[in-house]
Amino acid sequence: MKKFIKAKIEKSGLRLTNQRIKIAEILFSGPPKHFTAEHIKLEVKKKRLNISLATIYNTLRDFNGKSLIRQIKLESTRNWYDTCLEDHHHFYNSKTQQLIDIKKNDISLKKYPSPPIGYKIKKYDVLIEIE
Amino acid sequence: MKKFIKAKIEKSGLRLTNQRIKIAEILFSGPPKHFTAEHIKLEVKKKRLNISLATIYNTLRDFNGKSLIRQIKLESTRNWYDTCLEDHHHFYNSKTQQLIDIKKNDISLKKYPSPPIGYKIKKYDVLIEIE
DNA sequence: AATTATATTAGAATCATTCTAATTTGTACT
DNA sequence: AGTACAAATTAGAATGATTCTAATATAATT
Repeated sequence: MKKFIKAKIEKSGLRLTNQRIKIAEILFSGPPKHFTAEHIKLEVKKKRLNISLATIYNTLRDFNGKSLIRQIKLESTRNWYDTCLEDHHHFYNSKTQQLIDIKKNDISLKKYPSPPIGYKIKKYDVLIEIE
Repeated sequence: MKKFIKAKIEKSGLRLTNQRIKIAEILFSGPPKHFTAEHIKLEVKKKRLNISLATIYNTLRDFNGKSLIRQIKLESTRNWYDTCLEDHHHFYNSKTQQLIDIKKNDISLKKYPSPPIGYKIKKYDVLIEIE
């Protein structure tokens, strides 16, 4: 049980440690999540997992680096992450910091502007502010 | 000369102070700019303007609050601002933090997804990552 | 010119995050 | 299974960006 979570970590090339497994369980059990380090800290505390704050930060950085999660671009002072890697976009309420997914196919660009010479487009994110 | 700059501040409802005028001159003389507080700090220093760091931060916050400038949503730990208020988007190179404007008409959405009930769309930002 | 609300300031405080260097753990190889 | 070694974890210090504090200065109004 939860074997797919271990597999996820191993496949990424990261070592399988207890802390990473516990954090991955928080992230990948249940529905896709938008979160910050603070959310994980609280969840870790609630489950009495005794994982240090440094490890939470390290793990999120590493998971992001290996694309197990991805960062969301906001004007927040905190790093927000998303467990959902599929191509998609977000509604964003800056008052409440609430984020809501928008499916890839619910948005698409009429045309792509050409990137500056020598560069290519990696991906694009659409953030729709709501109020 | 630079009368339009004073008018801009007054129209916003903010008091016309020396520091705000000097900062506004940095921001609004010359072409549109993408910048952080750090950039303004350097410019202030170069011009020997003796404006405190707190005032730089306060002024950018206030100008943003009154929509003289706007924030750009990135995964950076710093607050980036844009002097250009027109509806437009950005190319972004996360390696170098370089930002390049994309004109409004070079991008548009095929369709707008409906916002959650009770909300309405304020604006949308497209950020295209290049590499 | 006097009043009063607002802005500026230096420096302290805060918040999120990263770093340091000591300790522990996972993995590979006998 | 035991050993070796690289990699991960940790507490706490350090950092970097930003905000706060509370004393002083300034702008706008009477």
